[in-house]
Amino acid sequence: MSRPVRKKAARKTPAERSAEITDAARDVALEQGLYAVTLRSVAARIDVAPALVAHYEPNMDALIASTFGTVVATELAEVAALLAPLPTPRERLAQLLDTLLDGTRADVTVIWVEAWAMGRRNEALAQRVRDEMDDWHAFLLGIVESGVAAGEFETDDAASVAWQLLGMIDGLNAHALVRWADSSSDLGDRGARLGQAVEGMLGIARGALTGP
Amino acid sequence: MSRPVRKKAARKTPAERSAEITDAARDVALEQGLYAVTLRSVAARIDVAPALVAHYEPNMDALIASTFGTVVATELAEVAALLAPLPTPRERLAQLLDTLLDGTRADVTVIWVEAWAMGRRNEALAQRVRDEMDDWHAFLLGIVESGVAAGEFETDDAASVAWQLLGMIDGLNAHALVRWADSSSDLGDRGARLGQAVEGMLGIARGALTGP
DNA sequence: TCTACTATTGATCAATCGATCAATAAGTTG
DNA sequence: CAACTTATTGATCGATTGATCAATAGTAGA
Repeated sequence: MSRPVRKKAARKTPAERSAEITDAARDVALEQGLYAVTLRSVAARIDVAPALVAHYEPNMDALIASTFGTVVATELAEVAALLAPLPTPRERLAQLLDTLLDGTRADVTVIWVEAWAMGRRNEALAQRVRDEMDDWHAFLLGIVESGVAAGEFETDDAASVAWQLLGMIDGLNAHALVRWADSSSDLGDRGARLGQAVEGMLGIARGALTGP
Repeated sequence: MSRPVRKKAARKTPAERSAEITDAARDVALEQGLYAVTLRSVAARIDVAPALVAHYEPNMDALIASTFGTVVATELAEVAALLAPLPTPRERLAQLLDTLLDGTRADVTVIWVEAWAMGRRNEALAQRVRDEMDDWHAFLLGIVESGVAAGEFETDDAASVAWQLLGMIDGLNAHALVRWADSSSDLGDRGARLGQAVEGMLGIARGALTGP
């Protein structure tokens, strides 16, 4: 005979409560994926009535879209911060591949994959996905172009190369999502192997990226 | 006042009806994705009561898993048949990249992406996904190894290269899913650009794959 | 202290989903 | 033609989902 333990949620500032809901949605997404971000799951996580979440958000499609956006934007900011101190484009690129393919961010990968699927039925989300992809592309493009300018890389179409890089990274991560426990896919070696492909794309000598 | 037009479905052989259901599920998946494969959508497509579909399938998770399997296995068979007549591994690889990246199979790409996401909540599907990935990997591995044997390719880890190839293809296709109307991603050029990366991975001279 | 505002809730709806089961009717067999 | 098998159905259940709305109860300002 256990009744719901919640009596009544403490009254908070709209700004506070809104942030709380946003954070809860992000946590649910990171832990269980975008499909688990529901009116009730978000409400339960902050011990509040489902109607309150609905009160603060225009609709669930919007909350899911914004949740995707903040998670992915945060990821990009983290990676950018990680690469910033590195002196050369070559080192930044090597570090980028390393950190994105080490399996540490599987929770974010799930969100990407789910977003590609969900985007077909959630236009707000689809738009956010395109926006975040553009941001990531711009980031990669910056690295590639600075490398070309420094004479480290060689390509006649940096923008296209940047898209290819992004596609490779996402594809390999999506695969790892399903086969993470598989030794034959050689998780530890993914970065190095992709490095060889990238060396090919950028006209770098073999090992220049994966080596020291 | 339009009542349902269906009076009573013609009685059919279990084998016939079962095949009909299987086909309907496949069609729904190709047209609207795996998430649209529901008891009712499949039943409606062949003008039959939802309970009949439930009668023929153990449960929807199983039907979705087997639907994924047949769609993807068919795709592999088609591609294999397309490459079979080509004389050299280099030509087969070039053709493979070409046909898989020309945007013709977006419907199958949707199914792949949805399967990666759904697999986390549908163990039967997850197993099928791994199986089909293994089949694709084996297929690519065959091409790579024959190329190495013929002296056209050069690598010390063909299995790993095959996984990388698969990951790249899937990632680029997933991206195209969201940005199909985008000219900046240069759909037509995807194959050629990936070709350069692959040339790098396999130690082929630039242009040997993308050229004539 | 009293009043106005509004954050919060419970109740409730309509959709959609997978699943079960007794009843019906179409064939098949003897 | 009668008896039997079984393909097919309608009805229905329980879960989930997003969403709405009148009622309630903190809180700030007059």
